[in-house]
Amino acid sequence: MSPLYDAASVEQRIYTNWESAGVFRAQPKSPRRPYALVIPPPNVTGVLHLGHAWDQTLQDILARYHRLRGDDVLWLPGTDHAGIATQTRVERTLLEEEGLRRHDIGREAFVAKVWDWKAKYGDTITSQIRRLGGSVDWSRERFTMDEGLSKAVRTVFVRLYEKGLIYRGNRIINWCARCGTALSDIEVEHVETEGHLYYVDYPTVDGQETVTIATTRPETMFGDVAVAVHPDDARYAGLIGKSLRLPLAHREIPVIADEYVDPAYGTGCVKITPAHDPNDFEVGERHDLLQLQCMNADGRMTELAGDLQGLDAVTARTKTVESLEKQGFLRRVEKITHSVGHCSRCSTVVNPLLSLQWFVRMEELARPALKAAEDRELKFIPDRFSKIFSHWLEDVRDWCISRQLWWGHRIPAWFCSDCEHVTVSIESPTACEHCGGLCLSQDEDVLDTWFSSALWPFSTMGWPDTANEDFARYYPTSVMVTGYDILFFWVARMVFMGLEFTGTLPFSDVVLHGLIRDSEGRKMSKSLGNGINPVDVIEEVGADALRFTLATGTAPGNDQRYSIEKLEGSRNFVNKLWNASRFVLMNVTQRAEKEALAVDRLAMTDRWILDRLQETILSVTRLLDSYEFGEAARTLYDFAWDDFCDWYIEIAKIDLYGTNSSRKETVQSVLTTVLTHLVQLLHPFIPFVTEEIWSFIPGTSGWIAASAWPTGSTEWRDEEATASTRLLQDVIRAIRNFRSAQNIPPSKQMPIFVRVRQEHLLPSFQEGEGMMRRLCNGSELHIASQMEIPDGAATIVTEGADVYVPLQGVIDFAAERQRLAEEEKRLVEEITRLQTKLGNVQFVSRAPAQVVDGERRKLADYEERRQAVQERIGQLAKM
RNA sequence: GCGGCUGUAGCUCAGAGGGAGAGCACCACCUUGACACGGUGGGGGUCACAGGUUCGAUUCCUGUCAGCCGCACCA
Repeated sequence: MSPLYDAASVEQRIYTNWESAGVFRAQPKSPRRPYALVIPPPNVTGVLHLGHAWDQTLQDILARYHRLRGDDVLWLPGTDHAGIATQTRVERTLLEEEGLRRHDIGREAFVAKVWDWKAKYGDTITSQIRRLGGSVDWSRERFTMDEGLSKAVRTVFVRLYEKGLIYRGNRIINWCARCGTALSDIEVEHVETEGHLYYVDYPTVDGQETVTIATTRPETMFGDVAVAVHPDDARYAGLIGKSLRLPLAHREIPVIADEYVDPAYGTGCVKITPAHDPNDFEVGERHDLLQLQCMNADGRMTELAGDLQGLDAVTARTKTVESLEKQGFLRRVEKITHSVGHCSRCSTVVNPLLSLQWFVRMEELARPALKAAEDRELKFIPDRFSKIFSHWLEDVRDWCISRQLWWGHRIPAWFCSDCEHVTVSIESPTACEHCGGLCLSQDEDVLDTWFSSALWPFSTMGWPDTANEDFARYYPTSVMVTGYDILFFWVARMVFMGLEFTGTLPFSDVVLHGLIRDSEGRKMSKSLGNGINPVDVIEEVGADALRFTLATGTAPGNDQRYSIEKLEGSRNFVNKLWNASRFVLMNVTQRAEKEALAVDRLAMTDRWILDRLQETILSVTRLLDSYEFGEAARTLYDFAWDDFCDWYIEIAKIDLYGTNSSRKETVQSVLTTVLTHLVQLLHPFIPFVTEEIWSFIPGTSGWIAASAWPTGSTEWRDEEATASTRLLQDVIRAIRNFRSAQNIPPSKQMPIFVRVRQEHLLPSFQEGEGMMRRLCNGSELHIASQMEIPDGAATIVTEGADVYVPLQGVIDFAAERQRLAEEEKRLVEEITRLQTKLGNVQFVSRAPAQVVDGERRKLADYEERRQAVQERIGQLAKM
């Protein structure tokens, strides 16, 4: 074993071995309790970033923890076809490399190219998951466009259609001209943008009056079909029902009254363009207005725009404004900031567009999901996300699921050219179900990627075949771990789809974590160029260090910042553990003997470290059961570094290098026991180094990954040993502090006299003699409850004892008197505070007895100490 | 407009109804037979502000300020 742990030489070998040994394979036939989780599938042609690494780490902690707990764990991996993202990438490459657009080569050839692309880059993700140490069951890897999952998608589509929960309709959708497809509402990001409010005059037909409307998108006026005012707006009461002449377009449009209009905004007159605005669309429906489309799906003006036909929206706006101004219709222009929808994928401004699309009717599907959240059958960790979840579902609009793409699940609907009937079917129909006609053509569009992701927890397990072994055993899953940024996109949709199609929630617990930010707190993104590939980090410090950083940085639902410093801290911790293990293994050559751990053979400090271990086991177990990853990791860090390395190992050296072979054997056993349990407790967090250490520990066999989670022993609880050890630690720290303050070099030995103030503590202090001698570099140690204070000694008063360090010529008695006087002052302050508190009848009668007792003990201790200090001051005064 | 998060040491962040913690950074000392990716000791905080509840609030409640996020609307 090398003094520097070399992750690079260990990790890949271990992962390969785990995989070939089948350690991560689920065992559906096993009698053990199933524990299942499905991975949030990353984009198959993408690259994992640190956010994914965090997500994976948390899941792997749960998977490994439950495997150790004895559960039959299924952690199912896989990837998503990511419609728009993948198609866009392949399109870009096609253009760059061959100068072709997808329409040049046709649908079939293009889709074939995407599959090639997937084959080429699809294993980037899986190799990253391996490098991270993800204990997934590769034999069950899935892809959203696998045949089985595609069948699930078609089944769901057909059933929802038959139930009337999917419909095709002409509605306003969000159109991204760059992606060339419709988007759902949540794929639109609203960004505060500088813009203009144009005030335009619309004259009445009789030329008598003029109505001024305000608009931010003047180019849409070619699609105007009315101007609306509020029915109670006195200013315009006389206009309602009259006709206006639409400038530039030479059409007549009516003035109508509708409550939608806010009389206080703009002029109180709104142009109504049902084909290009969702609100106007609704007004149009209410008033039975035409839907005139002045802009096409390609983002260009239609023939309605006259001369402007064929122009894009931006140019059309400029020209429209110019014409209005030239012809005297433009009254004024006002600068405003307003929020404008942008495509969340490519940031292009999206246009509301009237379009024939497929929709999922949300109201009925949302209801049971809302109930599950309200009843807390669906639990969010942290809980505050329940409210956010419910709030969103409460007034969610119908979900536009059709996308004008080629890469994805093609919509299973066929149009008959004879009777125009739509046949919706799981299998491709050969004839129209209505008229039997043979001229069928399938809908060109594909489904929103999230439509298939929504089915992921059950489509991956064989559904709709509910008799499938995996589905029967592992569904519903146990927990979903993902980022809060896809709460609506994904979690909500899995919940309502799961409820609708399987009758149960797909998981009862949803653990939501935050986003990874860079060291300056900025979101990591491609455009900022601050994204990080976890594999690069792993090459540098190892997967364990990365995982431990991400785990300790986890606070429920909160974001975390990534920094090199944190990473180094984790690397150092891994190295510390490695070296502590080296130390133990260098000093223990044999398997730990059970007899050596018999309670009556244990010394105080042995009992102390076992008590601490037991407490750590219980805490970490409780914390992991409640998904408190960060606290669990920090608890282990503290135990390993402080208690085990800084104290126990140092104390153990006394007996390891000593002559008492029975003591030596016991200490070896304790060291081995603590180390063994420690690496098991740490294994979910840092699987590689713990597996490597495990292989060296005498008496272990098999994989640590397949071992049993420690439960410790109730016999290890020992409050007394712990209390005594703490007193000794206090004394040792006080002596070291004194040494340092007096500039006495650590190498200089010095005699130490310890007067134990309470008789009953004497045995503990006597037992701690060796420990004090070693850790304070004492030359000789005198421990008694009564003793003459040696000449020329400094006095250190600690909780259990007074310590005298006789150092003739070194101690400056004036300084010593002053130091003690300060100590007395501090003690008196404490005593006064506690006396006041304990003198308060309300406190004594109302505070819990335990608290009151604690304060009384503190007071007694301080008084004892003050007395000791005073005595010593008195003696020094006489000298 | 509605909802949420955050505000604690120089920095990054935990935490919890009973006189505040860690890591890093900083200062001093240490080649002690696991580790300098180490050890020992130290300095450093009105726990954003103001009220309230309580015997007791930094923790719970209300409000204010500051930073951030989500949702809705925006002619």
